[in-house]
Amino acid sequence: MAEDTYSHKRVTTNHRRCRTKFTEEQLKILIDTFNQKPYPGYATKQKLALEINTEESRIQIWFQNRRARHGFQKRPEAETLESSQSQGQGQPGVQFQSREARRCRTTYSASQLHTLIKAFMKNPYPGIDSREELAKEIGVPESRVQIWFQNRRSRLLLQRKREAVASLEQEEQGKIPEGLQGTEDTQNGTNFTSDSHLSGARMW
DNA sequence: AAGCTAACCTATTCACTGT
DNA sequence: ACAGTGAATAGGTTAGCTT
Repeated sequence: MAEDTYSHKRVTTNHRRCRTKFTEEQLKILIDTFNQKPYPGYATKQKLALEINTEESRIQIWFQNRRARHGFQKRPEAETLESSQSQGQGQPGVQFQSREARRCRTTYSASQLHTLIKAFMKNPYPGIDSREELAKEIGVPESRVQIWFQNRRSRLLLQRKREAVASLEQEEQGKIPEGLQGTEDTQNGTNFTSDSHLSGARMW
Protein backbone atom coordinates (compact mmCIF):
# COMPACT_ATOMS: atom_id res chain seq x y z
CA MET A 1 0.00 0.00 0.00
CA ALA A 2 1.09 3.44 -0.57
CA GLU A 3 3.89 1.99 -2.43
CA ASP A 4 5.69 5.11 -3.07
CA THR A 5 4.97 7.45 -0.36
CA TYR A 6 8.60 8.11 -0.21
CA SER A 7 9.59 7.55 -3.72
CA HIS A 8 11.13 10.91 -4.13
CA LYS A 9 13.41 10.46 -1.22
CA ARG A 10 15.23 7.72 -2.80
CA VAL A 11 16.32 9.80 -5.62
CA THR A 12 17.26 12.95 -3.96
CA THR A 13 18.61 11.83 -0.69
CA ASN A 14 22.25 11.29 -0.25
CA HIS A 15 22.66 9.21 2.77
CA ARG A 16 21.30 8.89 6.18
CA ARG A 17 23.45 9.45 9.14
CA CYS A 18 25.08 6.32 10.47
CA ARG A 19 22.93 4.34 12.75
CA THR A 20 23.76 4.99 16.36
CA LYS A 21 24.52 2.06 18.54
CA PHE A 22 23.76 2.81 22.15
CA THR A 23 25.60 0.85 24.76
CA GLU A 24 23.79 -1.01 27.43
CA GLU A 25 24.73 1.60 29.90
CA GLN A 26 23.50 4.43 27.76
CA LEU A 27 20.25 2.62 27.23
CA LYS A 28 19.77 2.10 30.88
CA ILE A 29 20.06 5.80 31.51
CA LEU A 30 17.80 6.66 28.64
CA ILE A 31 15.12 4.24 29.69
CA ASP A 32 15.38 5.35 33.23
CA THR A 33 14.84 8.92 32.27
CA PHE A 34 12.07 7.98 29.92
CA ASN A 35 10.20 6.25 32.67
CA GLN A 36 10.39 9.36 34.74
CA LYS A 37 9.49 11.75 31.99
CA PRO A 38 8.66 10.67 28.50
CA TYR A 39 8.58 14.30 27.41
CA PRO A 40 11.82 15.80 28.55
CA GLY A 41 12.53 19.43 27.95
CA TYR A 42 15.57 20.81 26.28
CA ALA A 43 17.57 21.10 29.47
CA THR A 44 16.97 17.49 30.34
CA LYS A 45 17.93 16.35 26.90
CA GLN A 46 21.06 18.42 27.02
CA LYS A 47 21.98 16.98 30.33
CA LEU A 48 21.34 13.49 29.11
CA ALA A 49 23.41 14.12 26.04
CA LEU A 50 26.29 15.16 28.19
CA GLU A 51 25.83 12.29 30.53
CA ILE A 52 25.88 9.57 27.94
CA ASN A 53 28.09 11.41 25.57
CA THR A 54 25.92 11.67 22.52
CA GLU A 55 24.22 14.42 20.60
CA GLU A 56 21.07 15.98 21.89
CA SER A 57 19.41 15.38 18.56
CA ARG A 58 19.99 11.64 18.94
CA ILE A 59 18.26 11.79 22.27
CA GLN A 60 15.35 13.61 20.81
CA ILE A 61 14.96 10.95 18.16
CA TRP A 62 15.33 8.22 20.68
CA PHE A 63 12.50 9.63 22.77
CA GLN A 64 10.33 10.04 19.72
CA ASN A 65 10.83 6.44 18.73
CA ARG A 66 10.38 5.21 22.23
CA ARG A 67 7.10 7.01 22.68
CA ALA A 68 5.87 5.65 19.38
CA ARG A 69 6.83 2.09 20.05
CA HIS A 70 6.35 1.69 23.70
CA GLY A 71 3.17 3.49 24.32
CA PHE A 72 5.04 4.95 27.25
CA GLN A 73 2.88 5.36 30.28
CA LYS A 74 1.66 1.88 30.35
CA ARG A 75 0.74 2.19 33.88
CA PRO A 76 -2.63 2.99 35.17
CA GLU A 77 -4.27 4.82 32.41
CA ALA A 78 -6.04 6.91 34.90
CA GLU A 79 -3.98 9.97 34.32
CA THR A 80 -4.27 10.37 30.70
CA LEU A 81 -4.53 14.04 30.81
CA GLU A 82 -4.40 16.47 33.52
CA SER A 83 -4.06 14.81 36.76
CA SER A 84 -2.80 17.11 39.27
CA GLN A 85 0.69 17.21 40.29
CA SER A 86 0.25 13.89 42.00
CA GLN A 87 3.73 12.74 42.16
CA GLY A 88 2.60 9.22 42.66
CA GLN A 89 4.20 7.03 45.10
CA GLY A 90 6.81 4.66 44.00
CA GLN A 91 6.53 5.24 40.35
CA PRO A 92 6.44 8.87 39.58
CA GLY A 93 3.48 9.57 37.48
CA VAL A 94 4.16 11.06 34.17
CA GLN A 95 4.11 14.74 34.24
CA PHE A 96 1.76 15.88 31.62
CA GLN A 97 0.92 19.36 32.55
CA SER A 98 3.91 21.48 33.10
CA ARG A 99 5.92 21.09 30.04
CA GLU A 100 9.55 21.71 30.43
CA ALA A 101 11.01 24.50 28.42
CA ARG A 102 11.80 23.82 24.83
CA ARG A 103 14.91 24.72 23.04
CA CYS A 104 15.29 28.40 22.39
CA ARG A 105 13.95 29.47 19.09
CA THR A 106 16.63 29.94 16.50
CA THR A 107 16.55 33.14 14.55
CA TYR A 108 18.18 32.96 11.20
CA SER A 109 19.83 35.93 9.61
CA ALA A 110 18.96 36.95 6.11
CA SER A 111 22.12 35.48 4.74
CA GLN A 112 21.64 32.21 6.57
CA LEU A 113 18.14 32.02 5.18
CA HIS A 114 19.42 32.80 1.75
CA THR A 115 21.82 29.90 1.97
CA LEU A 116 19.17 27.53 3.23
CA ILE A 117 16.67 28.49 0.60
CA LYS A 118 19.20 28.14 -2.14
CA ALA A 119 20.04 24.68 -0.93
CA PHE A 120 16.38 23.81 -0.63
CA MET A 121 15.74 24.69 -4.22
CA LYS A 122 18.55 22.50 -5.26
CA ASN A 123 17.50 19.60 -3.13
CA PRO A 124 14.67 19.60 -0.59
CA TYR A 125 15.83 16.27 0.81
CA PRO A 126 19.47 16.70 1.68
CA GLY A 127 21.33 13.78 3.13
CA ILE A 128 23.42 13.91 6.21
CA ASP A 129 26.49 15.07 4.37
CA SER A 130 24.77 18.00 2.77
CA ARG A 131 23.08 18.97 5.97
CA GLU A 132 26.31 18.88 7.84
CA GLU A 133 28.00 20.96 5.26
CA LEU A 134 25.19 23.46 5.27
CA ALA A 135 25.21 23.58 9.03
CA LYS A 136 28.85 24.35 9.06
CA GLU A 137 28.47 26.98 6.44
CA ILE A 138 25.84 28.94 8.29
CA GLY A 139 27.03 28.10 11.75
CA VAL A 140 24.11 26.24 13.30
CA PRO A 141 23.79 22.64 14.46
CA GLU A 142 22.94 20.08 11.84
CA SER A 143 19.78 19.23 13.73
CA ARG A 144 18.51 22.77 13.17
CA VAL A 145 19.11 22.42 9.46
CA GLN A 146 17.15 19.22 9.43
CA ILE A 147 14.24 20.80 11.22
CA TRP A 148 14.34 23.78 8.93
CA PHE A 149 14.03 21.52 5.91
CA GLN A 150 11.20 19.60 7.49
CA ASN A 151 9.26 22.73 8.19
CA ARG A 152 9.97 24.14 4.79
CA ARG A 153 8.78 21.03 3.02
CA SER A 154 5.66 20.79 5.11
CA ARG A 155 4.69 24.34 4.45
CA LEU A 156 5.38 24.13 0.80
CA LEU A 157 3.27 21.00 0.58
CA LEU A 158 0.51 22.68 2.50
CA GLN A 159 0.63 25.69 0.26
CA ARG A 160 0.41 23.57 -2.83
CA LYS A 161 -2.53 21.72 -1.47
CA ARG A 162 -4.33 24.93 -0.79
CA GLU A 163 -3.55 26.23 -4.20
CA ALA A 164 -4.85 23.06 -5.73
CA VAL A 165 -8.08 23.35 -3.82
CA ALA A 166 -8.42 26.99 -4.70
CA SER A 167 -7.93 26.41 -8.37
CA LEU A 168 -10.34 23.57 -8.27
CA GLU A 169 -12.98 25.74 -6.74
CA GLN A 170 -12.30 28.43 -9.21
CA GLU A 171 -12.62 26.01 -12.02
CA GLU A 172 -15.91 24.80 -10.72
CA GLN A 173 -17.17 28.29 -10.43
CA GLY A 174 -16.22 29.31 -13.89
CA LYS A 175 -17.32 26.14 -15.47
CA ILE A 176 -20.60 24.94 -16.60
CA PRO A 177 -22.29 23.05 -13.88
CA GLU A 178 -22.55 19.37 -14.23
CA GLY A 179 -20.12 19.65 -16.97
CA LEU A 180 -18.83 16.66 -18.58
CA GLN A 181 -15.49 18.10 -18.07
CA GLY A 182 -13.15 15.17 -18.20
CA THR A 183 -11.45 14.54 -15.01
CA GLU A 184 -8.20 13.79 -16.51
CA ASP A 185 -5.26 14.08 -14.40
CA THR A 186 -4.39 17.45 -13.25
CA GLN A 187 -0.92 16.58 -12.49
CA ASN A 188 -1.05 18.67 -9.49
CA GLY A 189 1.70 17.77 -7.24
CA THR A 190 0.92 16.53 -3.94
CA ASN A 191 4.45 15.72 -3.59
CA PHE A 192 7.41 17.52 -4.81
CA THR A 193 8.95 15.87 -7.60
CA SER A 194 6.36 14.06 -9.32
CA ASP A 195 9.46 12.93 -10.84
CA SER A 196 10.82 16.19 -11.79
CA HIS A 197 12.35 17.01 -8.55
CA LEU A 198 11.56 20.60 -8.16
CA SER A 199 13.61 21.07 -11.14
CA GLY A 200 12.90 24.50 -11.86
CA ALA A 201 12.73 26.38 -8.74
CA ARG A 202 9.54 28.13 -9.19
CA MET A 203 8.48 29.64 -6.00
CA TRP A 204 11.11 30.42 -3.55
C1' DA B 1 14.06 -14.20 6.89
C1' DA B 2 12.30 -11.95 10.90
C1' DG B 3 12.50 -8.71 14.62
C1' DC B 4 14.13 -4.71 16.60
C1' DT B 5 14.95 0.01 16.34
C1' DA B 6 17.69 4.37 14.65
C1' DA B 7 16.84 7.52 11.09
C1' DC B 8 13.75 9.94 8.61
C1' DC B 9 9.35 11.39 6.71
C1' DT B 10 4.59 14.19 6.66
C1' DA B 11 1.00 16.41 9.09
C1' DT B 12 -0.32 18.99 12.77
C1' DT B 13 0.05 21.78 16.74
C1' DC B 14 2.43 24.71 20.07
C1' DA B 15 4.62 28.96 20.91
C1' DC B 16 7.85 32.73 20.11
C1' DT B 17 8.89 37.04 17.30
C1' DG B 18 8.19 40.79 14.53
C1' DT B 19 4.60 43.57 12.24
C1' DA C 1 -4.26 40.72 16.79
C1' DC C 2 -2.05 38.40 13.47
C1' DA C 3 1.31 36.24 10.18
C1' DG C 4 5.41 33.82 9.85
C1' DT C 5 8.07 30.24 11.30
C1' DG C 6 11.09 27.38 14.66
C1' DA C 7 10.21 23.52 17.85
C1' DA C 8 7.67 19.51 19.38
C1' DT C 9 4.60 15.94 18.64
C1' DA C 10 2.05 11.68 16.59
C1' DG C 11 2.18 8.28 13.56
C1' DG C 12 4.11 6.12 9.64
C1' DT C 13 8.18 4.24 6.55
C1' DT C 14 12.99 2.85 5.51
C1' DA C 15 16.93 0.43 6.42
C1' DG C 16 21.03 -1.37 9.31
C1' DC C 17 22.04 -4.96 12.82
C1' DT C 18 21.24 -8.92 15.36
C1' DT C 19 19.33 -13.25 16.00
